[in-house]
Amino acid sequence: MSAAPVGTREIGRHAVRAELARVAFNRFCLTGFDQVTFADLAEAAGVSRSTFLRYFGTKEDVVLFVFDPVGDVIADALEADRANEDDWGRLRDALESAVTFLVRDVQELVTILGLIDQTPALCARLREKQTEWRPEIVARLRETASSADGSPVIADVRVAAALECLWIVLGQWSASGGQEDLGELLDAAFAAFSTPARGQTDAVSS
Amino acid sequence: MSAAPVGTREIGRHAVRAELARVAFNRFCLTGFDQVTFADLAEAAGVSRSTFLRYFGTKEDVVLFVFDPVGDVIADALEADRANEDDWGRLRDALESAVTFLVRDVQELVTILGLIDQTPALCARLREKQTEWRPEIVARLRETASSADGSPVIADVRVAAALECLWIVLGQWSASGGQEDLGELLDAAFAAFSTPARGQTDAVSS
DNA sequence: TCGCGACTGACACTGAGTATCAGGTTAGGA
DNA sequence: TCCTAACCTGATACTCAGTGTCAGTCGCGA
Repeated sequence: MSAAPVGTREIGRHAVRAELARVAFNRFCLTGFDQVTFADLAEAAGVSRSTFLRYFGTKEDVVLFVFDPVGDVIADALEADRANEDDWGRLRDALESAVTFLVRDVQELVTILGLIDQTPALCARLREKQTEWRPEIVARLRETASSADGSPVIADVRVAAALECLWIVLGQWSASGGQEDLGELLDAAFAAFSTPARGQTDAVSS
Repeated sequence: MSAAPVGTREIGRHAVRAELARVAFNRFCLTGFDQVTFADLAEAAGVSRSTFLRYFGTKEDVVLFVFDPVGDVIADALEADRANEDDWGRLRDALESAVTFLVRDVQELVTILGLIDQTPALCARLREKQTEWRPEIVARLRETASSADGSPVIADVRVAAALECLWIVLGQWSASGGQEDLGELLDAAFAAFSTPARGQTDAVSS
């Protein structure tokens, strides 16, 4: 999914990138994202500033490149779940795939999310990525036969809402230090769409 | 709401700011946001670069400062609509207040939204503002007595989802050149939350 | 008329991000 | 084994956003 490296050159590049990110990440956590410059990072990693810049287009990418595959993960999970006919159910399961992909090392992810949370520039860039994923995901959600249940925006809205759930849930989870169960948190969040909205009993208002 | 200017000094400052933004906006539309530098803007407006920078902290703010009051507009509308007990209904109406506030000059708003849409930096910054609004709005939504319908995240999720609707709807509206009716577009978007999600008949899946 | 506070332009500075270039290294075919 | 083309690196120079400082100016009330 993340363009599996093929060829020795690509493998090397991939490894260097990971190492640079590792070193940089420690610096960020130690000093704060904004206080660290590319010059610092390059020195800490033992390469020139030019080289560092060649591996990561922006400082944000040094932290956020791990999220790059998430869009495809969600889209693929949606693809593999055509059977399910309930939009919310499919989206919830796709998000579960996404968090499963992200949670390799609990402690590391918690730290990353913490860093992102307290760095506006990182939040912004991450949301930007999220927006880039949306069209692809919407297309997959629509692929199932019957999208005749109203206006075409509905898929857009549902995907956007689901992606918001992803960050809300990850925020909660990271605030708990990675203790809480992500599946349950997803269920709790998605309840916002299935629980009647107070006072709404049978007929839906609109 | 937008800190109504009081005192001659404040009035003057406000007026200058508006004028600078007007001049800059023309430049942006003409040449593209990224191609225009602060030096260009300052020259076009007949002030020094320093002065221009003093009125707008960042280039993004030159375009986006008009959206600053939206968060409060939504929060206030929610406040004034305590009677309604349906979360989605309240949010929909609050969003209607927001678009009403934004749509003073149709042509101008369409142009701004177009500029934002094709400038990643502007999208990112706008989403950042949106995130800043959320806590306040969530607090207002929760204020009504019975928030006992499940986990506390539900309000978060609903507000986030509603705000996504806002941009989706504005995007649609601006793509139609401001022709379509914003109220109807909002209804269509919110249908994503009330229409059964395909195959979901009576019992809600979770 | 004086003085205070705010506004302005000029200047210097840091740091992100882009572009170019020369020299070294490596992969992969002959 | 050798050769070449592609690639990687570090150095350097550049543009521009954004911050900070400073001295001169202007409006306004005392």
